[in-house]
Amino acid sequence: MLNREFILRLLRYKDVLNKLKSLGFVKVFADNLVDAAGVSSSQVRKDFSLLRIMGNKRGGYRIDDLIEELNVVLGKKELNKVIIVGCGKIGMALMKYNYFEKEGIKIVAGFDVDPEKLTKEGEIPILPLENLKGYIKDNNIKVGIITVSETAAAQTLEAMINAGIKGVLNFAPIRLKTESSCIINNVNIAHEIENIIYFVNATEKTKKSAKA
Amino acid sequence: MLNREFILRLLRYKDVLNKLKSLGFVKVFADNLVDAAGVSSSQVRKDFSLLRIMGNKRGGYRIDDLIEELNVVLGKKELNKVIIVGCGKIGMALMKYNYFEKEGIKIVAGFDVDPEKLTKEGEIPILPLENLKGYIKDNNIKVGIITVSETAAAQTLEAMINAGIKGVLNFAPIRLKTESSCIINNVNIAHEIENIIYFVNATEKTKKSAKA
DNA sequence: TAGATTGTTAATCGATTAACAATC
DNA sequence: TAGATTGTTAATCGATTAACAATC
Repeated sequence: MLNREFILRLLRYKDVLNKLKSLGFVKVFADNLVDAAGVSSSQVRKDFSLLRIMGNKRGGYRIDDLIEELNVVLGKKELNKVIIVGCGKIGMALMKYNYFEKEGIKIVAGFDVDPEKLTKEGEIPILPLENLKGYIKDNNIKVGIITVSETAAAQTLEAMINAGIKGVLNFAPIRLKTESSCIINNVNIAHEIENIIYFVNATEKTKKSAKA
Repeated sequence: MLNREFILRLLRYKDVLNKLKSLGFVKVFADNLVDAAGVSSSQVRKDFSLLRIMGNKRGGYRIDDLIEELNVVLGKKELNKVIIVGCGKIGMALMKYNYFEKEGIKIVAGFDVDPEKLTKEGEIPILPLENLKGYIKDNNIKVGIITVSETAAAQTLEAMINAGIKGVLNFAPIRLKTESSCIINNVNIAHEIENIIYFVNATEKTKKSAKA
């Protein structure tokens, strides 16, 4: 099993390759991916080598082959159905996020405890939490997104795992974890901003001390 | 200058410590942070040691001291004012995201090219992009969030850097980079989900092959 | 052929972990 | 004192990079 950073690089390669393909390119050199994917050419070749993807010396790699191989590794055969639990502002924004389609992701349903929010009209139904387990079983859902409040996050995770979810992207501002085999990816938006603030301050300081 | 993962750990420590403090705790042991922050106790002690934060053998660390030191390192003296460029669904959701306040972050304005979206009413004004440079100068803004479309992202970044922005959190699904000293943090939501999908598939496969 | 690019090995780099002496 | 916890060093681990032979 490969690591997170490696997989994120593969996803970037895939996006760039699809763009190049749509522009009519047939072949690509490691160097062409360097800028667009933000990696070194050593790393591109190493990554492909690890996946047993072979290019031609002097001829580069065939884009179609690369895309196919990457899709196999990334497990992107069929459309990936995903649910969202917590239909607040961020949850609703993600339900309508139109970049998912291009990546083979489809948000198929939302879930919420608030009866006011429920609806079966519209493209994506919003259902009560009680329906979660049934829906997941009926539709063979593996992955869900948590966009509930900090206080509800832990119990929401528990309910999702209980209902059979195997992978979770958590946007609630609290680090979730589990003893079960469920994969959890915590994204803390505030921390991402604070992280930037730190580096902005740090570079300012080094500049000032360089001047002095 | 410290690295990204280190800073993210410090941010997690800070959140946990503030919670403990609000519960009335005065002291904390490295072990208390292990579960909540998702790190090893070795790492907690190592991290504090690197920051020259000293505890008492057998007595642990004083929570107040830790919080203060962390705030110094993280550069969190005053409220951090942040702008958002791109007032679509995700941008608007972030403008109203109420967890920022607790972290000392305030979204002070939105910017958009669409005249329909502009408003000076409401808590947070939405202004035309032409006002960006002036606003940033007048209000001493350093950090901005990009929530425009993929196609507009690169030119939006350019405009922001031009206007004096020093740090950017980018949610547009394209990797932004710059020759300038501006810090850029790319968050690709689709990739985060695809990353989970990979690991869910991978663990399923290893389980099946274990059975066979 | 000459030159460009791959594929792979070894070197480097850095972060995490383990271990344990110091000491409260 | 005995026991628990820190602080730090050294060992480990793993990922990235550099270098270069192979070869198209």
